[in-house]
Amino acid sequence: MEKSYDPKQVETRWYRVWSERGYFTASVPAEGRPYAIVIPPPNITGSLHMGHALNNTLQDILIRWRRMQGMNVLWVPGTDHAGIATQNVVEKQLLGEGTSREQLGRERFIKRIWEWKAQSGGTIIDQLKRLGASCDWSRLRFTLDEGLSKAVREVFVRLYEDGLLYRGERLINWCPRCLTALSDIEVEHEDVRGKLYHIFYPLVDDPAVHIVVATTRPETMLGDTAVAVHPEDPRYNRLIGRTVRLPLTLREIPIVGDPILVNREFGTGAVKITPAHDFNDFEAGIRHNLARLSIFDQHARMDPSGMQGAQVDEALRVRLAGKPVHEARAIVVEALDKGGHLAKVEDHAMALGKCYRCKTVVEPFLSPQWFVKIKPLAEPAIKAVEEGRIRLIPESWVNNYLGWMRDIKDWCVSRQIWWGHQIPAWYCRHCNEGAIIQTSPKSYALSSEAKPLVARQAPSHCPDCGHSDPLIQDPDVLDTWFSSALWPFSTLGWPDQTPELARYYPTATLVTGFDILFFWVARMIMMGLKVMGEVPFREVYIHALVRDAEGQKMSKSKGNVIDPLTMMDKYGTDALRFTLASMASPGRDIKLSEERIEGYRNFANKLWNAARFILMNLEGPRAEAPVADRSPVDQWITSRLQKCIDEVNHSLEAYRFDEAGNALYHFIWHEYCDWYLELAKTAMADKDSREAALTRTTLVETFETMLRLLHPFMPFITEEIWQTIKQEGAPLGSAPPAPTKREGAPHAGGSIMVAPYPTPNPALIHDPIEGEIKAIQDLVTAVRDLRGVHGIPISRKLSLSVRVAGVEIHRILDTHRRTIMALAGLSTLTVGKDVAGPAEAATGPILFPGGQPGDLSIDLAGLRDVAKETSQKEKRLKELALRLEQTEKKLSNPDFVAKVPPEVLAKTRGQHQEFRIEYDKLSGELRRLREMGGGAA
RNA sequence: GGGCGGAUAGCUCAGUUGGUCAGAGCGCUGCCCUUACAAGGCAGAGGUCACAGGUUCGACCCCUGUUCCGCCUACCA
Repeated sequence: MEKSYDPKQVETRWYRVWSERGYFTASVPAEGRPYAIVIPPPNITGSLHMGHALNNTLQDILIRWRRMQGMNVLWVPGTDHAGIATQNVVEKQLLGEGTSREQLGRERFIKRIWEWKAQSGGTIIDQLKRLGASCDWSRLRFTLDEGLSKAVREVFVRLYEDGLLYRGERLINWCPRCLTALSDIEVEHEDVRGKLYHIFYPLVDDPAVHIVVATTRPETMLGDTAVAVHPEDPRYNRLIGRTVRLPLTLREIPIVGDPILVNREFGTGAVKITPAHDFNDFEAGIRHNLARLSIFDQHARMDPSGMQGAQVDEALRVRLAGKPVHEARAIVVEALDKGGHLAKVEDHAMALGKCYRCKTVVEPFLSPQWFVKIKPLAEPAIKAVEEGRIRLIPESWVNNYLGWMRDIKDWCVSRQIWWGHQIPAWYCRHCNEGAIIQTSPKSYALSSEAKPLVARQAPSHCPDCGHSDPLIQDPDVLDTWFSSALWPFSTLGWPDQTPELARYYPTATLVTGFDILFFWVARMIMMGLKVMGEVPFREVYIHALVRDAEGQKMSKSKGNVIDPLTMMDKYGTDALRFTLASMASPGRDIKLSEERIEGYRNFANKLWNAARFILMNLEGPRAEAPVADRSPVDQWITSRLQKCIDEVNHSLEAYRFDEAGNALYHFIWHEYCDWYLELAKTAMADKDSREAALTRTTLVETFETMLRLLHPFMPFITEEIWQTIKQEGAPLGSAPPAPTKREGAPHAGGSIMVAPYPTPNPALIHDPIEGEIKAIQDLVTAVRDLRGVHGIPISRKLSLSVRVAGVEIHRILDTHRRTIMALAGLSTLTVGKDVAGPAEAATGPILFPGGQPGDLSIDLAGLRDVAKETSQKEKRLKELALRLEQTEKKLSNPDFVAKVPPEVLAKTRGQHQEFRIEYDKLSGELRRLREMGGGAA
C-alpha cells in the first residue's frame, strides 16, 4: 500500500465494479422491507453544484445504510426537462448561430432541444456517478419521456374531469423576456427604491374640484377604469358615484367605494383602479364590473391598439407607441407635469417582481391561461402533515408549510413556451370560429372564449359538430413542476399498475432543499394524495443551502463558487461527502470552506494509514476467544465501538448526519488510532504471545466493523481497504451478528456495499473497563503534560513514582505497567502506598473509578537531569551574549560599516541575526528549566 | 407589514427534555521526523455563551424586551 491515500484510481475502479455486479439494481421480489427514495431530478441543463452534491450525498448515505441493513432498497434517478431553463439555454445557442426559435419553428426547435439533450443531458448523471451515488440507473427517468408524458396526460384529464382544472382569462405574472406566464412562486421579489406619484383627477362636472390619487406606476394610469375611495372616508365618500376625467385621455371614469382595496391611511386615501395591470385592481374590477384595458403588449411595451382602446390622447399615443415600461413612465410623468396634473412625487420603498429564471421584471398581464383549482387539493395535503402521515424534518418547517398551504392560490399551469408537455386540449375550428386566431401558417392563438376538448389522445373528430377536420391542439405547455409533482409515482410506472408501484409506493424518504418545498414537495403531496389516494413519502428531510465561507449564496457572478468536481479531484470524493454530511446540521445553512474538506481528506488518509499499520502487524499467530476473555484493552475498544455503532445508527435514524459523522470521526481518529493502536503496539510487542494473537484478532475485528460503519459516508476508501485486507489473506475476524440475512438478495456478498451494517451488541459494553482505561489515559496524559510544560522530549526517559491509596487502583496500574511506561516514556515506574514523592510535582487530580483526589502523586525523578542541562545551557548563553555584543559593536562602528566590503558586512549582519535568534530561544528554555528546577532538585 | 431562523473560542459551528460539558474542527503556541500516518504525534492557550430584565435552589438552554444579521412571505396603490 502506498504511504498516502490516492482517491483517483480507487474511485472509478470501484464504481465500475459495483455497477457491473448489479449492486445498484433493485429487485422487486427480493426480501426485506422496501425502502425507496426518488431523487429530486436535477435539470438537464445543470452541472453538479454543491447543492446537488449535498443533496445526493445525504440520499446515498441513507440508501447505502438501508441497503446494508438488508432492506429492499430502490433509489430512482432521473432528470427534469426544466421547461423555461432549457428553452433559454438552447435559444441562446440559436442566437449565437444567428437564428431563433421563431425562425426554426416549433417542431424543429423541439427536435433541436432533444438533440441538445442527447449530447449534454447526461453530464449531470455522470457527475452523480462520480459522487458515488448508488442509484438504480436501470430505472433512469426523464420528466419528458414517454411513460411520464402518459402520466401527465392522464392526471391532466382526471383533474379536468373532476372540475379541478379550468381555462380562463386572468391577470397572471408574465415574463416579457421568456414570453410566458409564471406561477406566483416563480416570481422573486426584490426591494427597490421607487417613487409615489400624486396625480390630480378633476371632477367632470366641476373641474375646479379634483381628487388626488397616489400611484407607484403612473404609466398604467392610461388604463384606469375607475378611482376608488374608502366608503367611510369623510373626505371622499360624498364623491362616490360621480366621475372624474382621466388626464391624458378622452375618458371619464367613475369614483367607486371599495373598503377592501383602499387603505385610508396610505397615500392620499384615493387609489386608481387599473384592472388589466394590477392584481388588486383586477379583483376590484370584478367587484365593480369594470372594463379591463390592456395598454401593454406581451413584451411589456406600450401597445398602440391598446392605447387606442383606452382613448389615449393622440399625440401622446404616438410618442408612447412601442416604448418599454420605464421609458413610458418618464413620458407619462412629463406629460402629466406639463398638463399640471402632477401634484407631487415622493420616495417610496417597494418590491419589484422578477422572473426566477431570467431576472427580468415581471409584468401583470391579462391573458387566457389554465389553472388548477388548488384548495380541494391542498386540504388533504394539509391534513396529511397535521396528522403526521408525512413527517417534515426538521419540524420547524411544518408551520411554514401549513401557512403556505392554507393561503394557497390557484396554480397557473400553462406556459407559453414550446419545450414541455403540450396541454392535452384540442379545439374544433368550426365550433370556435373567431376564438382561434391564426398568427402564422402553423401557429394559432386562442382567445379566452375558445372551448377546449380535453382528452388523453388527439380526438379524430369534434364530438359537438361531428366535423372530422383535424382539431387544433392548445399551443401552451405545462409548468415544469406539473410533471415533477407526479414524480414519486410516475417514475414507478403509473398509470400502469406495476409491481414497482405496489412494492415501493409510498416511498420512504424525500431528501430535498427548502428552496423547492413549495415548488415541488407541496405539489407532490397534493398530487400523490389526489391521484394515488396515498401520501407520496412518509418523511421529508429538508436540508439547508450550501453557501460560501462568508455565508453568501454561491453564484458564478460573485465568483465564490466552490465546485464539487474540483474538490473531488483535489481531495477525493469521500472527503467531500464526509464534509457535507458532517456539516449538515438541521436548520442551518452550510458555510463551506475548502479547509474543511482538506481536514476530512486528512481523515481519509488517517484511516488509510491505520490500514497499513494493521497489514504490517498481521504476521504472527491469531487466536479466537470471546471478547470477555481478552485483555482489558481489547474489551475497552470493543465496548467503545458498540457505543459508536449505537450512536451512528441512532443519529441516522434521526437524520443527524452531522452527529453520525462526528461520532465516526472521533471514534476512528481519537480512540481507535490515537489510543487503541498505541496500546496494541505494546500488547503485540511479543509477537508470538497469546496476548498478541488475541490483540490481532481484536485489531482487525474492530477495524473491519469500523469500515462497514463508515461505508455509507466514505464508500470508496472503505471498499478499497476492505478488499485489500481480504486480499492480504487476513480473515476479517468473526463478523458481528448480521441484522438481516442477505438471502434472496439479487447479489451475493463480496463487497462492503452489501455487507451487513453493524448493530450494537449491548453485552459487549463494559463500563468498568472503560473507566479503567480512562484512568490509564489520564495518567499518561498527566505525564505528557508535564513533559510539555517543561519541554522534555519523549526520547528522554523519565522515572515515575505513583502513590496510591486504593487497592483497586494499585491493581490497575500494575496490570498496565508496561503500557503506561511505553506511552509515557518511562524508564521506571514505582507504584505503592508509601512511595515517596513531593506532592507539588503532581498534576491535577486524576480520578479513578471510586477513587479520591490525592490518591495519586507523581514524582518525575528524571527532572533531576534538568540541573545538568541548565548549567550547560547557561554556559552556552554566556558565550552567545559575548559574541552578540561583539558583532553589535562592529555594526555600530561607522568606520567598519563604511570601509569593509559589502559581502563581509552582510555576513556579519547575518551572524548577528543568528546569534540573536539562538540567544532568545535559549534564554526561553532556560527560564522554563529554572522554573521546574526547584521542584525536582 | 407579517413569519421563521441565527447571535457560543480568532474562524466555521455542535450543545440532546434547564443541574461534570462550556465542546469539536480549522487556525494559533510549544515540543517531537517515537519503524501506520509531518495530510502526522504529544501537549497548551483562547469564551461575562449578543445586550437588559425575569422565572428557578440553579439558565447557553425557559419567559419578556432591545440591538444586529440572514431568509421566507405580503396587494398597502
